[in-house]
Parts: sequence; C-alpha cells; structure tokens
Amino acid sequence: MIKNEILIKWGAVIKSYKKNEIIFSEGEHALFYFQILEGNVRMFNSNEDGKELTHGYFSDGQSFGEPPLFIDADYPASALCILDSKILKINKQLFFKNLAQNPEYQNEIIKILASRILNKTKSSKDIINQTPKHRVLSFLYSQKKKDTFEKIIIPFTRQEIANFIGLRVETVIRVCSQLNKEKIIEIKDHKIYF
Amino acid sequence: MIKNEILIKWGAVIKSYKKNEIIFSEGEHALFYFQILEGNVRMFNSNEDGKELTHGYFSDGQSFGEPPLFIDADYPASALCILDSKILKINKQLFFKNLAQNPEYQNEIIKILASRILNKTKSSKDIINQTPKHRVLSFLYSQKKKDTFEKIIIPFTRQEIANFIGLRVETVIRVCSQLNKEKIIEIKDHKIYF
DNA sequence: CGGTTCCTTGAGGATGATCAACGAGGGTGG
DNA sequence: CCACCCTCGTTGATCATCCTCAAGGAACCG
Repeated sequence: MIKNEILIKWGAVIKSYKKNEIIFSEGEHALFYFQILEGNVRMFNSNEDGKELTHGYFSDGQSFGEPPLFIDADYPASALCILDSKILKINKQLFFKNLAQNPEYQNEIIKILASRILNKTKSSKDIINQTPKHRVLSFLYSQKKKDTFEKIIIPFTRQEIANFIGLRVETVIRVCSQLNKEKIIEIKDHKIYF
Repeated sequence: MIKNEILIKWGAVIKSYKKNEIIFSEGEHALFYFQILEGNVRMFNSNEDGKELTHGYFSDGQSFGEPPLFIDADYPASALCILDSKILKINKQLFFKNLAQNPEYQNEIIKILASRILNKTKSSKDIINQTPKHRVLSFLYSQKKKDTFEKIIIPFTRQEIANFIGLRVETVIRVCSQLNKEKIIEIKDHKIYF
C-alpha cells in the first residue's frame, strides 16, 4: 500500500461516494488509480439475468482496479461502494510519473499484484473439487486471516457468499446447515461462526 | 519479459529439463525466478483422484511461478515440462538485488503480473454463465490472440481443454460436436478450427 | 502391425438450479 | 406502539444437466 499522504503529494484528490454509487463499470477504460481512504468497495460482474459474481471486497487502505491501468486495458468488472466512502483518485499520467521516480513503491505494487494472483489461483483450484461443501469451506477458510483457533463471525450474508463462489443461495444455505450439523461451523441467530 | 542475456548477466544459470520432468511442486517454497529459454511448461493442480486443473501453458521467453516469490510464499500449483526444455533459473536474492538496481525491469514485472490478473479475472467470470458451451467458447476465444477472421487451429486435445475449464472430456466432446453443427467451429480430422 | 493416445457414443444417476412459499428480524412511519 | 415493508433465511419438490461408467473406434508412431 502507498501511504495516503504520499498519494496526495503526488496529486491525488479525495472523492466522496454514496452507498451504492458506482465507481467504474465493466468495459470502461482504466484511467485512474484508486485507493480507499475510508469505506467499502465491491468488485463484481453481473450478467443479463441479474446473476452476479463477486471478485472481492476492499476497504481502508486498499487499492483496487489497478491491473488494467498498467497495461492500458478496460475494466473486466465493475466497482461499487457498499458504504459511503472516501476514495483517493489520481490520474494515470500523474501516477506513473511519480511511480517511476520512486521505485520503492513499484516494489509495493508488485507485492500487491502477486498476492492477488496467489489468491485467485488458490480459489480457482476449487474447480476440481467442485462440491458445494468444499467451495463454501474454502471460502470460509479464506476469511480467516490468522490461524487462530477461535471461531470468527463471517460478516457475509448467504447471498453474498453465493455470489462469491458462484452457487445459489439455497445451495449455500443447505451446505451451511449441514456444516452446522457436522459441528464444522456454528450458527447462532442465523449468523455463521467458523 | 526480461532479456535472457540480462538474466544471465545477473547470475542466472541454464538448466535442462526432460519432457514430463517436474520443475517445482505445489506446496514447495518459492526460491527461484524461472524464465523459459526454449520448451514448454504447464502449471497445474491435481487432486487425489487424478483430476487436474491447468492454470496455464508457458513457452519461450515467458516467466512462470513468480507470484509466490515476491511475497515469500509457497507454490499454489506445480510446474511440469511438457517438452524437453531449457530454463533460466536465478535465485531469489540475486534476482531481487538486481531488480532493485534496475527499476525499469520492475515495471516489466508489474505489466506481466497485471495482465495475468486480468486473464484470471476474465476467465473466472465464466462461473456465472456456467453452461459448458459458454465455457468452451470463452476458452477458444482466449486462444485467439489477434482479432483475425481466419480460423486458427486449436493446439489442444479435448482432455487438455477439459482440464483448463474444469469439465469432463466427454462434455467437451459433446459441446464441440454441437458447436461444429452450429458452424461456430470446424472439426477436420478431429482437429478443432476456430 | 501392435500399442498408445485420443476421440466418440450411449445409458444412467447424482446433484445443484429453479420455482414457490413461508418465516423471522429490523427498521420506519403513522 | 403497532402495522407494514424489506431483506434475509429456510424448506420442499421438481427438473435439467453434467458426471460417471462402459465400450468401442480412429489416428498416430515406432
């Protein structure tokens, strides 16, 4: 991550977005580097009949939508604020100019991109073990940053989980109640603990 | 891509691999940067019952397995030579030292990683339109680098296609013969033209 | 030619999607 | 405070589809 102050020094401006406001849409050309000051952003695709696929949620300090910027391409997905958010926005030319002058930040970018590839690779592995149970579990597991023994609450609705792993709500629900029976997760008050 | 001569100047060595030789396996710690001098490498996962998922094929001039190197992680997949190959190999310390001294190459790395993320994002979009037909078509389409009108031959067996998109051979075959009937692809001598 | 690899076809079964209906909780405005 | 609405969770029945298993055919190669 590049420090907020640095970005501002480079010429970034703070833009405020309302909840449910679109930041950019699939197919648009990438012209800015975005980094979240505060708030929450969701990247996703949707098709004609309203089915959606979530690529990720981003929050304070995280950048998003960089890959197409670096290779002069269009956004493969859309970005939407799921909360009122303040986002740092800096145009491509300015961003690249300053990045070139400060190679230490290039390294930072490399790390961000590398870890994103790693995540995507890991999650695509689930295609071979396509059972819904496996898919849900590996989603849950990915939510645990640290290898803690304590159960953590999963801050997603079943619909959101479904959109993440490409299943239907009903399937996620059925898998969850089975996992609950098997004591792998715990459901209290409809909330999932893992 | 970093020029071969540069890598050698940095201290890379040329290593020869036989067809079907493993370069690294899932779970191993990433310690080297690899770039293909000549040959062909496949990155993939496989599970207990022999089912496989192909992440990509790499050939002359391409690097592979870099992401875990940059964030000091383990390989999420295995790399295997599918032809006799000569591969440039340089250890992490040496590679990073030289990269830090030559920021112009960092930019190169960023582009490679960015385009890889873009590809992965695009292909994961297919999860929402899961019909096998759509999956196969989007695989075929990804094989066409240029927007040419000429049909190109698809240099993959049905099994290889199946491993790429996470379907079974028989399904791929049935989809292909349907696409053939619909004149979307052409099958001559069992080979697929698109 | 014999072996290997790849392609092809059919039948049957498992399973996730779909559709439909309802329940539970939370927030809001009258 | 209550009635209403909206979102989310839940359940059951049915259906379409891809996987599985099995068998055989075609092409290629030494």
